[in-house]
Amino acid sequence: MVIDMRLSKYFIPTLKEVTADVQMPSHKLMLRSGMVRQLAAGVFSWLPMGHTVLKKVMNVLREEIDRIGGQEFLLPALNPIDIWEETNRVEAMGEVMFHIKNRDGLILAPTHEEVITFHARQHVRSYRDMPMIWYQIQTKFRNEPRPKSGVLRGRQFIMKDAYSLDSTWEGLDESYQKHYEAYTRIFDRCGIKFFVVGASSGAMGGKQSQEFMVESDAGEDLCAISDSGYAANIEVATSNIPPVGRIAEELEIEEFATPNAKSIDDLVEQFNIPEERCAKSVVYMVEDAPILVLMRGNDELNENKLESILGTNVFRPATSEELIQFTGADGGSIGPVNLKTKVRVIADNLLKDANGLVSGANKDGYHFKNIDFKRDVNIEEFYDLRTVIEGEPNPIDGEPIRIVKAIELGHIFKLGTRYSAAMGANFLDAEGKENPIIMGSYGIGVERVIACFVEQHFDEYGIKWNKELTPFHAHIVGLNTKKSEEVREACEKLYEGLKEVSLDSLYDDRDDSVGVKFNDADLLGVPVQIIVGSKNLANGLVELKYRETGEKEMVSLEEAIDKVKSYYLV
RNA sequence: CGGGGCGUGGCGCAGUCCGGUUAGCGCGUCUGGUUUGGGACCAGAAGGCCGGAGGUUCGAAUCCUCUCGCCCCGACCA
Repeated sequence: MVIDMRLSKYFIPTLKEVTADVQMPSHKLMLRSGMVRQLAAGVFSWLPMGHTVLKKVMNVLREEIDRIGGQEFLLPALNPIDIWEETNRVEAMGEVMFHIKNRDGLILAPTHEEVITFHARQHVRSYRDMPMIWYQIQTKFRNEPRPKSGVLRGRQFIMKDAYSLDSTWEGLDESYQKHYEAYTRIFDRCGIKFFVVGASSGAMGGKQSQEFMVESDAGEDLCAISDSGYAANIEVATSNIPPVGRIAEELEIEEFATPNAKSIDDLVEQFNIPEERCAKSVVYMVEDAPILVLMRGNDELNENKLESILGTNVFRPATSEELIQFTGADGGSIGPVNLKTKVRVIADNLLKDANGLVSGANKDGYHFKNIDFKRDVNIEEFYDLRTVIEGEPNPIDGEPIRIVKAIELGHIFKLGTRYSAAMGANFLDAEGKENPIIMGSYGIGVERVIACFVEQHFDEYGIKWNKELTPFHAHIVGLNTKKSEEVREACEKLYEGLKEVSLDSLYDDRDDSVGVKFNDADLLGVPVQIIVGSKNLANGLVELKYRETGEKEMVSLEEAIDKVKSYYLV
């Protein structure tokens, strides 16, 4: 079946302009080149050319995941809520999960660990059945509070998701490593510059995870990286800064009035207290229980770190009423000493064993000074809770950290037994003992691959596809096709000739002015343009133009086909 | 969820503050003609109950109320 790819018939609605609120270059170009159209907030249709590129990306994904032994599935987006309740993720996903309104017990799946584990439970009985890599390329549904940046964050998007099933932890390490390498090959083939960061597992749970990131101002993730090679998502990034420590003076703890101090900055300003000697209190409610978190000075609490310490993402800042109920004071005057009720207190590592600290007195308008964490409070739990700041030394070699914005393109997780244990997906090991399957989960946002590629490969005229992702191998630009039969014939010859050697070409046979055709060709960004005009044709020549470099050369029709062919062989 | 902005022929916009002929402009579309190596030109034409509902008024794209949609910023720091 051969599709007619004459532009006069093929649906590529290019646009000269897009509405003013489209900001990202890739978003603008994908709209202008007729690849996508928006249907609703966070919901996009893929038009024929965009869909062709999508298929090219999927091709690369399939080849590389097949190469590491993946077996392709197609799992349903519609899921029974039961399996999600088994893993307690209905609550963990919260508002993000779409629930079907007129059919109880069905949801739209935001990811597929549960379904995979369900089938593994059905059929995986023995350690001999593993290792296994199961994957699919399929649509996910996530009720994002705020979709943005075109196709980058949608409520419906296509994901390549893979899952590994292993009987040993070493096996998981191998499966994980295979995916790491496959992902590297995938993004290399797609011509995307990326970096890998250590990441948080978030609602996925699990042991270890890494993200494949693309640096971009439109990114929604912050990463701490250093030129020497440290790279971590800010959600888990750490830095090597010294703890607050102890000062020599051993002064008695003392209450003092701070009627106008609502924040650490106020304390620092009004009482001349060094910022690092302030212990900031933040109170969260975990279910119905309060937890007081102490941070150094104005350090920012990292909620992701808190989440992994608490083992749940179901927590929220306490309300004013709750603060008063549990601590005795409203925000601004809360501290670890003299709490009204028994409250779990955890503190950042930097505050461990520190003294000479100032913190709220749990009495509105009062603080304590000279608090000694060894003497005056009994905090047993110290954790790394802070968010790192640009310029701090990285924990590996001390090089300063840079904070960059990045788009998350892929994410690989060592899930461990979190899902298999919860759902009872067990196997018998060589000793005949029953164990939960050891799992990994690996995802790539397919549309994001395209958006990121375009973001990295465009100029003022349009997109510049690479050999791997280009929707067509050649773009035949027929000039004045209406008037010149010679041009039409030459174009047809090229079109057919390329088809014979299995190269797809887009043939612009429209009755439009040359300017329109040249501009559309540059906008669509096919790597090789074959420009056929009557003047050159009189000498038996056509012009080849390479989109990447702008380089041009005059060749015969036969040479043109050979040149295109060899261009893609390299 | 909080705050801000926008919704007017297919697309991109003006008009709205300060209500008043027939609602404009550019692009696109259709017809005819002239052009043709970088988004051509001339002539003519089609196409809009101004997001929706209600209200104020002699009269509403314009004012008021409600509602739907879309975009942007924010959503621990007590």
